[in-house]
Amino acid sequence: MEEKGISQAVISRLPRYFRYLGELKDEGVERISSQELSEIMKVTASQIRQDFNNFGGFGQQGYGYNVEYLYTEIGKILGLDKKHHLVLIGAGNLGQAIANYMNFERRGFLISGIFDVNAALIGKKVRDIEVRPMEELEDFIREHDIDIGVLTIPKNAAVDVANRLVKCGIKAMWNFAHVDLNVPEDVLVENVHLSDSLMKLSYNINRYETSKE
Amino acid sequence: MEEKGISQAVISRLPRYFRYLGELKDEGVERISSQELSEIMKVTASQIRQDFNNFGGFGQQGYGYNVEYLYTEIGKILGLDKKHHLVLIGAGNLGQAIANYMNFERRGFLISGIFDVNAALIGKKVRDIEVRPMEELEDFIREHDIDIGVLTIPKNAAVDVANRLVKCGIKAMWNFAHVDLNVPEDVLVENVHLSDSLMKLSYNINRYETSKE
DNA sequence: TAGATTGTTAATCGATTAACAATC
DNA sequence: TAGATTGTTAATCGATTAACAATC
Repeated sequence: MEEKGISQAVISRLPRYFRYLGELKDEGVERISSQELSEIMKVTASQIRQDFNNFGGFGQQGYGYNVEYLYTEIGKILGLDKKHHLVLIGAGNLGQAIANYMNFERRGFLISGIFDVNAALIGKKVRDIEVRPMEELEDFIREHDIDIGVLTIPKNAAVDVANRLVKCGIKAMWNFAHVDLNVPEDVLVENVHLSDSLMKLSYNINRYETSKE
Repeated sequence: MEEKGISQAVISRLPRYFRYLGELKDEGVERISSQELSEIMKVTASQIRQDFNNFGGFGQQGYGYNVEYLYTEIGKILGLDKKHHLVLIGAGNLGQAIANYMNFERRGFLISGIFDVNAALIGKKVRDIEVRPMEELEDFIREHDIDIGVLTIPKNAAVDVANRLVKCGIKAMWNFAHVDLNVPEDVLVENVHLSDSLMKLSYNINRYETSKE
């Protein structure tokens, strides 16, 4: 599996391929051509072939792609064959929504610990995981071999917690706070800025309405 | 404000500009040059000027940009000067997280109604808004001039609800379900696929680790 | 073998960056 | 006016699409 310098544009499309291939697999589809897949997914067949070829040849001329094989390989590329251990920081609604979302677990994303500043929440259980006080964060991370810190807390808190996470050596964060976290370049941050998403929708609503006039 | 054929790449950057300009404004900064802003935001000054010029000239040669004015104008472009009325479908953790997130309200996104299939939730209040049964959805939307449907429900339900929303004339959806909704082309869908985001992070963790070896 | 479809190169398109003349 | 910085054109870079030879 030779991979280097794959653009983020390609990476962003992989989970969507993975999703569609999973569905096709469940429907019992054995093989698919880039042409057929392109019709289902509404992208060009050319793009599909280019994307897959970034990672080596998964198909066979004259046949197409084997759905199950392709599904598995894309899963591997995405690292879904490995387990990831997460800590969730912020046990509010959003944090609980994520903790309760079973499918992440199925993909190897296991929540090891949940933390919150709110004393009222400490000791409470979310999906069988006890909420811990923030003071225990560093020790817990070191002891449990944590990969990913999930930040479901307000932005000021997120900046502080991100610094703490960096100090105890965390290598990846999934950030739901509406700030850009300032971290060393070897620390990965994947942002989910919900308000940005909503604003984009708002822009497009406006655009559509004014263009009709 | 002459706008046409603005690429989604540009639109995607607007909320981030808006966020930074809001912070600068709060800090009392009056003017800023594309050069200064580029250093803070870690993008090129050239891109900033190009982006703003898609919407006409907001700056002044030799001076730069007036922070407050630019902030207001970008807000208008994003449609944040107008009110939007939303219905939330799915009163689970994720739905509640969104309902409780005050800042959306500040930006003109007002939740008018909350719906759920779960009989146990009906009548319960989330942020002073009563949860209603799904049967009332269509009437409610027609009576309350709803802009946006927010789907915080599992994927099978989302497909059905999206069809119902289309039928009663909704023009925009904010979709948190892990499906691509199939809607007429004049209906806007903004997707938040959390699992896609997490998979991207997973890919990059893997990449980083294997590249070290 | 003939037909189908990939893998891959080449052409096109769009987005980003650089450069600089216009102008405050 | 001189200096600064935009608005805008031109150059570069990267991503997408088209085309086709390789090959199953």
